Amino acid sequence: MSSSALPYRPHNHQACVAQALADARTICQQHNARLTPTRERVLELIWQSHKPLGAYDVLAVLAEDGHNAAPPTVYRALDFLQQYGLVHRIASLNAFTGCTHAGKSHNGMFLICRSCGNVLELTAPAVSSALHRAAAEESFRPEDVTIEVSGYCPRCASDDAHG
Amino acid sequence: MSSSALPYRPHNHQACVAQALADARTICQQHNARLTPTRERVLELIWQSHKPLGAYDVLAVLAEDGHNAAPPTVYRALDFLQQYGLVHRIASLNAFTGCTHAGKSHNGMFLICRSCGNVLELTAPAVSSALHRAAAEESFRPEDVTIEVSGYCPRCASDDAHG
DNA sequence: TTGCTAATGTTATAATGTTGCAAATTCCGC
DNA sequence: GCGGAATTTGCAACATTATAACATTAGCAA
Ligand SMILES: [Zn+2]
Ligand SMILES: [Zn+2]
Ligand SMILES: [Zn+2]
Ligand SMILES: [Zn+2]
Repeated sequence: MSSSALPYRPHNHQACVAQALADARTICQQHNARLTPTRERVLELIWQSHKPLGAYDVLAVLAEDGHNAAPPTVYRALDFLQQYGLVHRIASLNAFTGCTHAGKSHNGMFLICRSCGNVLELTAPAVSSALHRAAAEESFRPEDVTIEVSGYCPRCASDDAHG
Repeated sequence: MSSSALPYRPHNHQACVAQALADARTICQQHNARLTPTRERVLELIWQSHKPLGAYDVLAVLAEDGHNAAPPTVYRALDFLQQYGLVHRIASLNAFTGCTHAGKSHNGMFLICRSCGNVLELTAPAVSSALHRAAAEESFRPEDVTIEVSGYCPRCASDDAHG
């Protein structure tokens, strides 16, 4: 599975993307879902960017492709990809990022660097379980959990004095 | 301090609102910040609603007030109120809710009912500390944490079969 | 008063996301 | 292959959320 869990370090990102697409094809097959060309292209674009892409960013690249797409095309593709856990929407950014744990069930949490914009998705079982306990104490039944942490990544924090 | 921590039960909400406004005045005085009529009115409106209000919802009520306001007026007031911790923005809803722990430093987390729309803000130290540990393991320095849990509140979960 | 700063008004526009329906494509049983 | 159902896409218009830019006013102090 594609686990470029460290976007901080340079690496052969084309390989990440290729792996993510391969994974996506497998996952869609398993669910009898159709990873159509548009959907695959959108997933590819999102993966190619290390930073979350807005829907209209995707739209712009599709336009460069020569694909005369309108917003619904992109949003529909994104809905599909989210549905199968291939991308996540970052609510605090109105943007989308490729899931680095696609296929595995996971409780994602996002570390978003204010300086460089990179996003790291991690699975934090301790956070997740503490959160579910807290919800249970209120007799609340969670269906969907959003955890987004804005701050400074190691590289940017050391670069200079942000605080 | 205004702690209508249980929006589930009926109660004298006007008292909550009055208390929240009184607290806000105190907090602003302490910071030499001006809680102008517009800002105070926006805070009041947000508190009066048990459910998070969108900026344009606020705008609509201001219009009913006879206040001929434009979007920037509302967004500025909301920015101010956020700055002093009097309201929170719920990213997953694009809406604002009164802070039930204004003045105290707190790591909020929001339980959002999909059915009735009520929002409960809680302080969950266990979640917060687990989260900071997870971030620290990645050498990430958190500045702002968003935790929003969508699901079913006790009342709505028992009402009928959501699952 | 005068001058400075914070706050507000005003207009326009940007950015993000949705609805509704028609056309095309794909799937599937025949 | 063929025909009908279901899914997917194209397309136009629209709705919602948020900001930019600049003029004006209110608060405050020398
Ligand atoms: Zn994920
Ligand atoms: Zn960074
Ligand atoms: Zn709060
Ligand atoms: Zn409820």
